[in-house]
Amino acid sequence: MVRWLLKSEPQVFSIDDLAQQQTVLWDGVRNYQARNYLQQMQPGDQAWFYHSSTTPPALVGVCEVVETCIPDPTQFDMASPYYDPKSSADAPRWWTVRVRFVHKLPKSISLSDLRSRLPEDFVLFRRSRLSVLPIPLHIAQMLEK
DNA sequence: GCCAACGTTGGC
DNA sequence: GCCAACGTTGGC
Repeated sequence: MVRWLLKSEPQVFSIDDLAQQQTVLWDGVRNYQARNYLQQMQPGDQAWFYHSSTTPPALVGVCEVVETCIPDPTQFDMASPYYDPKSSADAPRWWTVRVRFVHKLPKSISLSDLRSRLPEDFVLFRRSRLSVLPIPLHIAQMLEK
């Protein structure tokens, strides 16, 4: 089964917010490659939750994809910063998923820890701006040890 | 706050 | 289709 990594700035939405809300729509993604990964997700897939733009940036928890192929409602909402005038209800441009909190890591794994434990070609290091990314199984297994 | 990386936009 | 300008991300 594929594993994913979802980034969020904790000052905007943190793992504790997810723990409190339990289930959230992962809306607001406006990058085509990230969108394509969201479209590939399947119910039951696990995703690591990553805190970005904080000190230290770190993997902090695990969540689970519970619902897929959802048109991101914010693209139709003129009041939303994620409103996209080029999208329409007939042809939504942005799709997303719903995720459920699974658990916080007993000890978060900082980016520097990740750098020391994982191959330097791991996609998080190479494509640092991508907010949704796949984690190859062999990498996931290294993290689970 | 700085800046490198890099995605997007728009003129041509 | 190219590419310069510009905006955003995110680590430091």
